[in-house]
Amino acid sequence: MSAEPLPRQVGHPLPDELRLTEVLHALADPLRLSIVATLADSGAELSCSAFHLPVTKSTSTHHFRVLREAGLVRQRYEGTARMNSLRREDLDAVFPGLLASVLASAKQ
Amino acid sequence: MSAEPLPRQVGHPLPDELRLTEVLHALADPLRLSIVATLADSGAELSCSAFHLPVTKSTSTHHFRVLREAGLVRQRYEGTARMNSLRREDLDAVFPGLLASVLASAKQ
DNA sequence: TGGTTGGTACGATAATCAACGTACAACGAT
DNA sequence: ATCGTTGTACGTTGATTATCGTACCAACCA
Repeated sequence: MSAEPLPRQVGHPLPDELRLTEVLHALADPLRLSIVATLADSGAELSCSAFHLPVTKSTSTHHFRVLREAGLVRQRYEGTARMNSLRREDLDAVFPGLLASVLASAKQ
Repeated sequence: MSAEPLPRQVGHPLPDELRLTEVLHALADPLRLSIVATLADSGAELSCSAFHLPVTKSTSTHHFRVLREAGLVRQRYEGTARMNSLRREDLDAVFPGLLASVLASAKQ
């Protein structure tokens, strides 16, 4: 018997916990790279379902978790939806210029 | 900047064949990232054995092949040694700023 | 000629990973 | 209360990967 309902929340790495190889690995997947590029283009929070990814829901959950655990995206709940946003400031602070060059390279 | 064609006999991708996700995947391994960083620091050709990697020869061969097939390093034979050099110009032309930001991020 | 050096080829193994389906949970609306 | 929406948890499968050992090859040297 649980006393109180635990708030739904997930672990985000702090800026000083970001690992370059983990970030690169997260970006080294076409689907995840497209997610990051879409977030960067929109500049806003987007729900997982807003991406219309060509995979099932469970696979989508997997990819968003990889991105979150690498520190690339921030996630928070809004109703039933999970809103995703790019951690651009944190990434720019720790890995200056990295995100910009990756996004520029992905654009062509 | 000679227009000399790359030696194709060992399977080097041409500049327009470079794939961003493949490059990121090649860099998303600590050992391979250290190889690239060492090559960038030295600015010269280095034999495989010059890196003193904490893996066996066959594993070393594997990692250098991944780097070559992703287009990150150029390899040529010199006697029994295989000399490796960074394809910095090619990478900068196709993915401007990418290598620089990765190397800068890897340095700290 | 034979040994040493530097690297490759091949095969094996254990780990990781992307993808799926099913079941379920949280929330909002009916 | 039930239903639809949205996403998670769990277990599985097939592919890829990092690692190794052994055997081998090609070039140089004594």
